[in-house]
Amino acid sequence: MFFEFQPFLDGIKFFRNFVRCDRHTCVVCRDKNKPFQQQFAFCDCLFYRNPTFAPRFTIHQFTNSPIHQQRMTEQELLRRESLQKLRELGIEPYPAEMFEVTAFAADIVANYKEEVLDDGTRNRLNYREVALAGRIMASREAGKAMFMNLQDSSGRIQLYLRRDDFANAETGDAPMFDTVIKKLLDLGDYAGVKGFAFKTKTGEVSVHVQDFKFLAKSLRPLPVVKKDAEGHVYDAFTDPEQRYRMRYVDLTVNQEVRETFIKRSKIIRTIRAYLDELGLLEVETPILQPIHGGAAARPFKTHHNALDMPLYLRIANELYLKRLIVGGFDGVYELGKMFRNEGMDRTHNPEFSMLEFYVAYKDYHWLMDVTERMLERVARAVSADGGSVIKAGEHDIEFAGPYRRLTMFDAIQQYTGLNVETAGEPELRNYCRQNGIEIDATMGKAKLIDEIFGEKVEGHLIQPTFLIDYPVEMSPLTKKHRSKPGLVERFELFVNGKEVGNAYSELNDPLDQRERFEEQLRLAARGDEEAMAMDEDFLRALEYGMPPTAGIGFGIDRLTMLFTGQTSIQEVLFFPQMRPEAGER
RNA sequence: GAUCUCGUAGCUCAGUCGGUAGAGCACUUGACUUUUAAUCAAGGAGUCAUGGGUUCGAGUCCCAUCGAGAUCACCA
Repeated sequence: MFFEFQPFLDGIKFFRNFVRCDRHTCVVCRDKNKPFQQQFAFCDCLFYRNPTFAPRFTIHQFTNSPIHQQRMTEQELLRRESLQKLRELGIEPYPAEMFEVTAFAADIVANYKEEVLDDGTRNRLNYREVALAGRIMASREAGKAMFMNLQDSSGRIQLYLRRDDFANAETGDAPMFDTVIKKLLDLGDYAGVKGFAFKTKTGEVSVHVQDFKFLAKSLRPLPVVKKDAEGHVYDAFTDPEQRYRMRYVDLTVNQEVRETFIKRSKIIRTIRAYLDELGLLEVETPILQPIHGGAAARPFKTHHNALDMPLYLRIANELYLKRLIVGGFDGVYELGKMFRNEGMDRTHNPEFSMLEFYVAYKDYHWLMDVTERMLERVARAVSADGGSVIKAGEHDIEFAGPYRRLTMFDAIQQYTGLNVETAGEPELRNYCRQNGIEIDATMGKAKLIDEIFGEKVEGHLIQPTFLIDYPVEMSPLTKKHRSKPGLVERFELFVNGKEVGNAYSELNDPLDQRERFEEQLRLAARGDEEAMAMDEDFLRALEYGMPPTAGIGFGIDRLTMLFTGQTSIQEVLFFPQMRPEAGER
């Protein structure tokens, strides 16, 4: 016999392994000598503790289905119990009707006013009738009174409840207070409360609750993060894996995480407003593309069944936006997701957000001016004081223009003393070898320059810096420099040692563009998986004629990291890509 | 992809030389009608990531796997 009935009837405590079957809460007594499938569960739903509810046993044979193997903790079981008990008492834990909210926690805390009258009583001047809704995040019982913290989207406010307010005038019974609120309410439950604002003896603005309503029961315990008077945080929910996998918990419990994402939204809104003011048209272009172009990266590949053809998730939208310029729009922009099938790390997520905009009859100098104005505006929108300075680690970064403009060759000269313009390839190779920069035989002069730059210069560019005039080999879509042979009219913007934007005067010479594509094809033939594919339709568009155009792309996620002081891209994406959890595969 | 570090209660973490699994908060029961990291008393809660191995005995040592983080590589 591997289980006995009597201890089960006496109480749950004899059993340690709880599982959930598809319909009920179960208790299973496991016999480790038998295979899992042969172990049995008792299933009587939620009232095994209450003697008035005769256990309704069903004995289930286990299957291996994952749902059978989901074990519940004691606290989860108790919450299911209180859910069931609420229903028994005629209280719906998940009501359907609206709860009309008339006030927010932060507003009451900030704006509540009262006056002290001559006789010492207090006269409440506002918030005399409020209804607010949110999660109950803390609760402190003090005899026949109770304090809670309610958290809504604006912040937290203390609630004060008195047994007297819920007592029956004749009988003195207060089941709503004694049983429902005191026993069946759990931390994390959503509640709607009605009452009035007041100040407690200790001066905290609170809501005296006269009416309490369950809006949604929470069946899992939230991490309880506490803060003391000095601001020390206890038991913070910090494990990055859990925070990213369960962002809803992270957002509930960690207020500063919410702030980061509110800032992200503000950054995007500010950019959009600025570009709209410039008169650009916001557009949407295909995410599913038959030819992935516009950048050097490996794509995600998928398949369209009806057309029976491969499609790629876009790695860039550049070629489509230029087609729109060909079509006669003076300026277009798109804010959207790009997808690159590459490694993941602190600054790379497989899907990420880009802003690209293209404006006809402009060049890259104009783009630099626009960039300065746009970023200054974003900085002022997100900084605490409305100023243009943003703190990034130990650096104060000034976003008000003009930014330093430095040619790539000058930058390298300045930080290494190397004159790459006059230096030959062997000299550059020597330099790399002496400075521990990894190179291989296939690298041409342009690639070597890029390596030296990345290794020796990039990290020094803390204040916003436009790095201009790149070698032509690295930029297959960029117009040749108006006066410097071998270079293109391109800049990248570096801030805090990282690239945040990439821009150029667009190549609009269709014959030159065809040659550049052909060069890319040669790279692809040599095994370069990131080389661009020939896009005949794009060339056809250019042949119809594209006006001189300036175009720029910004990594919105990295921009957000910069403006929110985050060092990991995962902190600025609600749901960063993760490997599947155990059991999800 | 490589290397290092980590995975113990719902959360944050201890766990000595290999010898019965620990704390605070959370939870349960009780007391308290202005508390606030509420307090006081008592109690319960664990597949020590997973699977193997060594051993009389493994949270601890070894191997593999899974997941996470950091560094590097890759990456316009």
